[in-house]
Amino acid sequence: MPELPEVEVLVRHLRPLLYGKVIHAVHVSRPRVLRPTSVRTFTQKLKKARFTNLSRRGKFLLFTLSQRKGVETMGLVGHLGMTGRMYLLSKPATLPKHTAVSMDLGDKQFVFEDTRYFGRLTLETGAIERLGPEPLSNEWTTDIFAEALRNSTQPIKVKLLDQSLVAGIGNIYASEALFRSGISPKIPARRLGKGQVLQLWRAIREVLAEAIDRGISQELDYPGDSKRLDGFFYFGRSAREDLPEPFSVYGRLGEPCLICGKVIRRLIQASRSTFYCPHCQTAKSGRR
DNA sequence: CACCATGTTCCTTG
DNA sequence: CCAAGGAACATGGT
Repeated sequence: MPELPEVEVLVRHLRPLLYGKVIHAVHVSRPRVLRPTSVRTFTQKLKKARFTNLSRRGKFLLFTLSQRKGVETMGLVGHLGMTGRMYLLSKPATLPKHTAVSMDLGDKQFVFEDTRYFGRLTLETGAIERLGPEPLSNEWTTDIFAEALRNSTQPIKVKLLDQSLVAGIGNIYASEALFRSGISPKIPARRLGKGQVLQLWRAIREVLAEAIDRGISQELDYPGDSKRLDGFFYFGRSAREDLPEPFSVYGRLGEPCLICGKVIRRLIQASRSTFYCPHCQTAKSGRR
């Protein structure tokens, strides 16, 4: 589920639901997701704490809680990894097989489910500090983007996945933004011309903003247990036949390019798939 | 059995 | 010190 848009939509969904709720009990069935926090510390700190806010930074969720007695504030950091979900269930609830952590909130049960357990829910907040700027904020300018690409010999696609460069782009939206800006994923980052940097900067913002809009305008199945919605959480092709295809190139290997009709290709970069149109996305560098 | 999967972190190499 | 590449983590779908 999780790149910046998916996390943003989830945060907007959960924030009002969690606001003011008190944690009565904590159950950790997979201590690995707390890393490096211990189960004992985690449980002891969260028990009787109250949710006061929820925000997003890159692909991370940032929960704010107030301690049981007093005004002290505590940060709890969440990450969905590749397969994580977070949602509330009405009690009494049957927890899914891959529940990593659950919390008793009185009338509701908070569930962090994660099939592959790559996700996290932790009191350790260090990861947040290593993140680059938010791509949808005014802090992230074309100049900052250009400067960050200037000295890198890595292919631009690989560079976009670097969370210290700009936070929140993942494998799907990296391919989508490069397609939209007509740039080959193989070009070394420092070879991008001024015009290409500007187009890519704009494409990243558009692609992310549009995905958020899609997410908030669709009915979603957060726990993935609704027959009617077919488990549809966010993207995932063919999950819903009634919805239009959300991606131009991602996952479209062998299908025709929506612009020129040539076949979409896949290439492996840094052990991950990149999808692109060989005709629309030129390998040529622009003017610098 | 093969290959694929929305991510991050750690280790090695240069 | 840094950049870059690869493995590890873990479970499932096709």
